[in-house]
Amino acid sequence: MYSPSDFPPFAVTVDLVVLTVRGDALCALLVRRGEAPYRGRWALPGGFVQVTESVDAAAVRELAEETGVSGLHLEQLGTYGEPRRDPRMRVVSVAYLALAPDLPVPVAGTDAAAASWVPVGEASSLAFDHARILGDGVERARAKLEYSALGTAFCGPEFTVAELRRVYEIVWGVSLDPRNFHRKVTGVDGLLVATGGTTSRDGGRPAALFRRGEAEVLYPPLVRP
Amino acid sequence: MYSPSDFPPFAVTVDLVVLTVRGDALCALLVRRGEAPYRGRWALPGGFVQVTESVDAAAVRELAEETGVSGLHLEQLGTYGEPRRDPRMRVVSVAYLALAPDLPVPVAGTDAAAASWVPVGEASSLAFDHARILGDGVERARAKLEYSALGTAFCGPEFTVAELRRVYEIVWGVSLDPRNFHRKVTGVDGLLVATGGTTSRDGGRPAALFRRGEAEVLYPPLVRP
DNA sequence: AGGCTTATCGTCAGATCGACGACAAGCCAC
DNA sequence: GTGGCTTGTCGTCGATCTGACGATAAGCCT
Repeated sequence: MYSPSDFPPFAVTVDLVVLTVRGDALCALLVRRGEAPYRGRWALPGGFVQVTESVDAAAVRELAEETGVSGLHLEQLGTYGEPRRDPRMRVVSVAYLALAPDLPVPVAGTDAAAASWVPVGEASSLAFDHARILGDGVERARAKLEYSALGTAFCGPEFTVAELRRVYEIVWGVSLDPRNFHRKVTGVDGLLVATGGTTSRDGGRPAALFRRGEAEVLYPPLVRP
Repeated sequence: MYSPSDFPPFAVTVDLVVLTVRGDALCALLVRRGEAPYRGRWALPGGFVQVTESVDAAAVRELAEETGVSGLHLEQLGTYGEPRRDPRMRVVSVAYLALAPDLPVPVAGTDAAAASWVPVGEASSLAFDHARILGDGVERARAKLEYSALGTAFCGPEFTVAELRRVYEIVWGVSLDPRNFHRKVTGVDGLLVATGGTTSRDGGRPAALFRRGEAEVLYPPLVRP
């Protein structure tokens, strides 16, 4: 057992589903492939896991290499291991989900020809099985907004209740009553911390500014209509 | 890129967290290791992924080989890829969760010295990082009972409301009001289908028998107290 | 028959939810 | 500056849901 001839050779990669809210759309960070196969196609950023690093660490490293950002919340989405998902060899890929505030346009990474934010509705015909992975990531993000405080990860360090509501509306694709949303979100204890400041960057009456609180779990949850 | 010398050699395995309710305890299916390292220790069942099969298929195959059962709901739990989790070589393991009804004592599998159901509270000092994987599996199972119909997977094909309640009580480690539980569980539409039969196997007034319904998601959910 | 068990239905007060009215507080056009 | 427009925040109301718990049903055992 466990001698090199006993197990088949696998390559292990990480793929990153990095989502943000830009304009009116939920967008994913995609890179355009510079090499065959699927040359010229959009793909999720990612890369090989090194021998010396954990799989989680590889995800953090690839995220930094391809987007230049760090400190985002990263969580495992799932592992994709169909035998033919990469036509060249057997690759098992661990997918991660990250939610980011609206970042400047990403720089093209080391391996990628170009990187950019693409609305998830327009992200079709991705390389490999990345369309499925992206779909799973979007669905996971939608579900997580219900019972976790991760919606605030889409916002900047200080944000208003309306900005948070816009995140929910865009990710879920619904419209929410501003008054009920305000009541519920300010009622969850530990979710929001008032900074004392206000802003009127969206016009109308100035809105109070908040920071994320300590809460990770929303109780009671915000349920999708 | 992608030539054999470009990527480090990984072995990919699957590990199975198979849970059941036996007697008064939530139990996990464990095997006693017959080989070094961790010889004699309890470990999760599992094994290598073959080149020709998907990772999911490997989980199904290993489950059948080690427990003799099939048809269980299997879901990915997570992937564990710390560099030193196996002292001999780099192994990335994809963990799966399965919930089973109270099965006959499992036969020892092909690779295992012995297999048996062990209460999760007594499952300490497992091989590798299996204690952590088991813990994650138990926590996932507890959470899934809240909003999915998977609690019925712990029961036989026909069961009473009280048997389902006992599952919830044992998995969550709490006691639930029989009357409120009955109201809620029979109120979720599509969860239970009355077979028309009754049983008095637990003494007292005969209880109505049910089968699982079509519902996968519980709405409204059953929240932990 | 009476007592024990468990199953199932009902009641009631408090919490929660969605729909929506009302008012606050800025900006802008005139 | 005043009236209108925008957006933010607080309140109200009826419907619904929840948890605590009483009451009854329907079997078994002695």
